Amino acid sequence: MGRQPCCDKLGVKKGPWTAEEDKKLIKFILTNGQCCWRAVPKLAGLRRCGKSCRLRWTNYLRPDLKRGLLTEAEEQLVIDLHARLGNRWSKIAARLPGRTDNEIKNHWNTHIKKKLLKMGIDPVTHEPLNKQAAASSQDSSSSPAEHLPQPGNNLDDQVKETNGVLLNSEENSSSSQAENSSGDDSLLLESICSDDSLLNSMWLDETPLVEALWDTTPNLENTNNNMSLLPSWEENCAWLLDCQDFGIHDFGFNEIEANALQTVGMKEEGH
DNA sequence: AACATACCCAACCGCAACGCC
DNA sequence: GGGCGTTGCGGTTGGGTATGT
Repeated sequence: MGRQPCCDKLGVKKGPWTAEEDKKLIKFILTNGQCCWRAVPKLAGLRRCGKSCRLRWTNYLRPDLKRGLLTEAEEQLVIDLHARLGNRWSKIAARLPGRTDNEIKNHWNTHIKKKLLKMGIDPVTHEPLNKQAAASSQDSSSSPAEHLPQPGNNLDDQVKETNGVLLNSEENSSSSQAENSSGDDSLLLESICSDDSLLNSMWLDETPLVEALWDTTPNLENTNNNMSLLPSWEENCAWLLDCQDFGIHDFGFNEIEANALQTVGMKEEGH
């Protein structure tokens, strides 16, 4: 019944990655590109399953990842996107350059969920809790999933309502901007939320919002960060694949490699 | 200082989707 | 069209760290 787990082989290591393993993986990906994850551990000399390698790379080692907590604007964007997309973390992450689905999922479960509950908003339906209680007393058969906005199902109304709740919330009106939240981020969020075509494209899976983000605000972080000059990973994952044809150093990726390896180094020092 | 509890997040698991033959 | 292998995704867990008593 079902497929065999990929990690059931003897000798396959599990648990936290060591700096040495990180280095091996980074070096392998940067020289060979992302190909057939199943073969990566063998070729890279790692005693890990391919799945674990992929996860480690996409969630932690990728050179284009942002670090640190989500900014206020990013958080607001996540809330807004969640109201429309539900728990589709990968889709949400695709709209936030440098953020992973895992990171967003974790942040949602540990921070945003509580924040919304504190604000009296149901984190699942994005409806005010008291309103929902009243509604559920009228119709006890409706499930939370049914409250989620669906494409073509009065989306406009739900979007307006959701925005109303979120943008006029106590949290937003009374609290000042977080220290690390830039005005650019706020403008970005505003433009995204007010741009119907962008929102529609999310449902239709057309042009990723990431592209728009990178186009309109090419640098959400400080301008000294070289990585901000890179295209988004989802958009241009081929840049690494191309490396194997031309050699990564031809593209000046020494900096990237150094950056990635520096990440490992920082981790080594920190732990 | 020692212990308990809460919190955070990296990593794992299992299923679904996809692509190839 | 069905079988099989690979990758992607979302839910969950467990260990480390921070905070409270």
